[in-house]
Amino acid sequence: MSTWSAVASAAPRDRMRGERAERAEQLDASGVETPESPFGVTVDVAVLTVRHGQLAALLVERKYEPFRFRWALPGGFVRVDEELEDAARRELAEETGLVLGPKRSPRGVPSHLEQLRTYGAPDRDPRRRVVSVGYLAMIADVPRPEAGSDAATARYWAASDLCLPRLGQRRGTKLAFDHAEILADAVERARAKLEYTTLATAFVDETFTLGELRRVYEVVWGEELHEANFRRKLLSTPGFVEPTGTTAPTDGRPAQLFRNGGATTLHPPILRG
Amino acid sequence: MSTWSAVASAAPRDRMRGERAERAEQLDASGVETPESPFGVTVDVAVLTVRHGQLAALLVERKYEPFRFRWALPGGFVRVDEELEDAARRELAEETGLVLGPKRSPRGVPSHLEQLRTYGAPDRDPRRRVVSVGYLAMIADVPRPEAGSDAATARYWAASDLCLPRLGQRRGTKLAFDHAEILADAVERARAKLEYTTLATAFVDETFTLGELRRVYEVVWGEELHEANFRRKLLSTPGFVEPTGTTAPTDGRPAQLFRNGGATTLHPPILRG
DNA sequence: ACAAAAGTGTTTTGTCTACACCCATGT
DNA sequence: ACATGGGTGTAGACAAAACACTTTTGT
Repeated sequence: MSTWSAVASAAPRDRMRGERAERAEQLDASGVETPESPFGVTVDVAVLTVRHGQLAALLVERKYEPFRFRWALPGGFVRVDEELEDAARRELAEETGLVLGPKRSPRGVPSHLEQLRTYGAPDRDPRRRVVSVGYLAMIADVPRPEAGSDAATARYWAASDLCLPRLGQRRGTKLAFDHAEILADAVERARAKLEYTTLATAFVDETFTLGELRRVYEVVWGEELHEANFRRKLLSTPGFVEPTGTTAPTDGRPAQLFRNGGATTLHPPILRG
Repeated sequence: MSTWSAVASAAPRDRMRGERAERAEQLDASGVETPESPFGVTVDVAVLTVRHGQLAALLVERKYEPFRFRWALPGGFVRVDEELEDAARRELAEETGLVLGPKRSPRGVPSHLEQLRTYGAPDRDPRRRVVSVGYLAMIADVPRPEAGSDAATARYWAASDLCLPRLGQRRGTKLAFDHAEILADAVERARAKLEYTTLATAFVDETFTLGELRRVYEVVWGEELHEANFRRKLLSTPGFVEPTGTTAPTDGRPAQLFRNGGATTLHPPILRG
């Protein structure tokens, strides 16, 4: 088949690669001294939340070149003995003061962190080769810490104000590096995950009304949902939500409060238009 | 809220980090001389195909320590000026002779390559810190090149013979490094993607019968599908498959041949049990 | 009384499932 | 003739969408 077509010509060429390639192969898949070494490895965290009826992302203003004064995702270098996810949590805390809950608490704290994908275009940093592991965090809209924080330059931006590029495109905006692309991927991932997981609950408080949860879906997806059917769908999905027995006041009739049930994935998913 | 709880104590501590941290911050998100530099960056490719009625993965036998004589995913170091995906294609071609088709041909060659996720546990390589970007390739079951290839040690393994770990687990098998974990993630991703994309066509030839496509689903998911309903579902999904007008002989009545339509994602998805 | 949002009932509409059956070929 | 897989028809189960309506609060 065509997939194998280049084999005949590739094999002889490979054999002529010479000694340098031979030596690199001995060290393959993690050699000690290779010419391919001078990589920087960073993490960048796209923190999404729902604020004031809009999907929003947490950004920090850069203090130094390149992209000085431009807005960027919180992130930075991974330490040599550090797990990637730990690096993401640490950088997020250092640059924004935001400390995410533990990895997996029994009932699920209203915060979620997952790996998005890795961005490694050779020219994504103007100075040297840096490969960045992108992370997506979804958190409830909790008030920012007022004072005493070292994260004075961190703030939320409405996703719609950032002119994010379409999927797969590189062309940026006001954001530093390729962070607009990362953020666009994060938004797309979040949209998709609401369909087949219970992660919408990461965007609300530990207890919440079904109205609040529905508004999360509406804001993230940008479309209205039928209230009555949404309610039925959620209540009929085992483990999605669990009543607390308490109620919360609203502009109308008080609403029952729920918390996250044990479920994480949805079979079948909730479908959007 | 609790998510912000550690802020009050974290802020003063951060201020006491001293000059070293300050300097690292100046170089943040891609500094030139940091102590965090000595990372290796590799790619590892999990090539999946359907052979002899089984889901199979393409592995290579390691020639050198560590994990000498153990089976591993094809992969290796990313070059300094190389795109990650290009590195994946190059290493795959070098180590197995398999040359994947172009990124996006109009009708879609029967091969698919996508980033899986990045594996960066500090101890995943016994020698030094190596971060590996995992890739998933899905290809049709084309015959291996016979001779003249430098990939004498490459062969397919049935996924069921590899004792892959459950999702999220680290514990390995006969495979080198954490490659069993990567492969398990690859299989899980492939299973999921058959539900909401047209990627099943990546596992078959450029033209195929609906029976062949159905057997792909059955093998990957490990469950039987109702033939008649499968047919209706596919034909009613616009752009999934497109008749070629030709037929292929079978053990019974000859079957119509189809090719991939333009569609890539499925709304609504095909659901498995 | 009215607005506003929560919550329930019911009808309609479509889609998934299962079973029955016909079609076209090789032996 | 019959085995084998391709392909079509159709009735029932089930879930989603749409509409109407009741409930409980604040003003």
